Amino acid sequence: MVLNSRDSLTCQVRDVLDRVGDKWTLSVIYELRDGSRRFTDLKRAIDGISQRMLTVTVRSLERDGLVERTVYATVPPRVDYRLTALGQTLLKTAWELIDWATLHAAEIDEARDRYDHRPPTPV
Amino acid sequence: MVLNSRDSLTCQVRDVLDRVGDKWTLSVIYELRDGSRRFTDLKRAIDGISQRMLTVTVRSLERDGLVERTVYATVPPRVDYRLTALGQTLLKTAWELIDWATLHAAEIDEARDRYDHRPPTPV
DNA sequence: CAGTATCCATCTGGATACTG
DNA sequence: CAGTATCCAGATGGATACTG
Repeated sequence: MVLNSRDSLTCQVRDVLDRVGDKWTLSVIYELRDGSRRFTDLKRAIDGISQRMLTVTVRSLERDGLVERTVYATVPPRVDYRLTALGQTLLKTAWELIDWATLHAAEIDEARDRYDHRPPTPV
Repeated sequence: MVLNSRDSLTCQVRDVLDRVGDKWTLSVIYELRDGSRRFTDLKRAIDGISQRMLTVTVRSLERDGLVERTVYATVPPRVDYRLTALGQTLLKTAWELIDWATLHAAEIDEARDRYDHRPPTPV
């Protein structure tokens, strides 16, 4: 999405939507819904995520103030992540969109089938 | 976002979020908020979009049943796009997220500034 | 355990030229 | 006017190896 003045939207909105739209952000936020979790715990919970991408994703979320990172000076090291109050409001809002997607997934699939089975050039 | 059984989400949700998260979809849907518009009209309204990406975006939206495309057999050709009922519900839902982004943009900016100006390794 | 560093394949999308 | 076709640069993210 691009945001110009005629859209009555700002560039910052583009930033936020890029974040929410990326491959792993919502999964991470979702997994933190009930409280804090450790790095490896998150990695196990999110199917298919690489160590690199989990690091990249939680760092971005931390930078944006959506997730708080707590390091314990133990051996072996322990790092906990949890949602900030702001992160919790994002989870709540994004969930509306996930609900929409879930509710209309079948309808969209049917539309795609119809589109893909249309005659090549009707007229 | 990746969606496995433990996430209680389906793969179809990933599809939908990929669509909403892409660069132009929400801009196009937003520009169709008040009714039908022509191809070139949309292109002018959406700052920075290329002809190719407008075509790609409206085709995908049409395929998903979110936008309806009407071709008039005139010379020069005229093609109108408008939101379907389904597309209108998506606009409404996505708008909540845009509201969130707008509301918290400043807060996120401040968090980023704090993060970027932290001492390198506090210990 | 919780990372970082590096390399690389794929995907996205921009620029440009052409057309019914 | 409303596309399509082609090419290509940059971003995204996966695999792997290494480390405090």
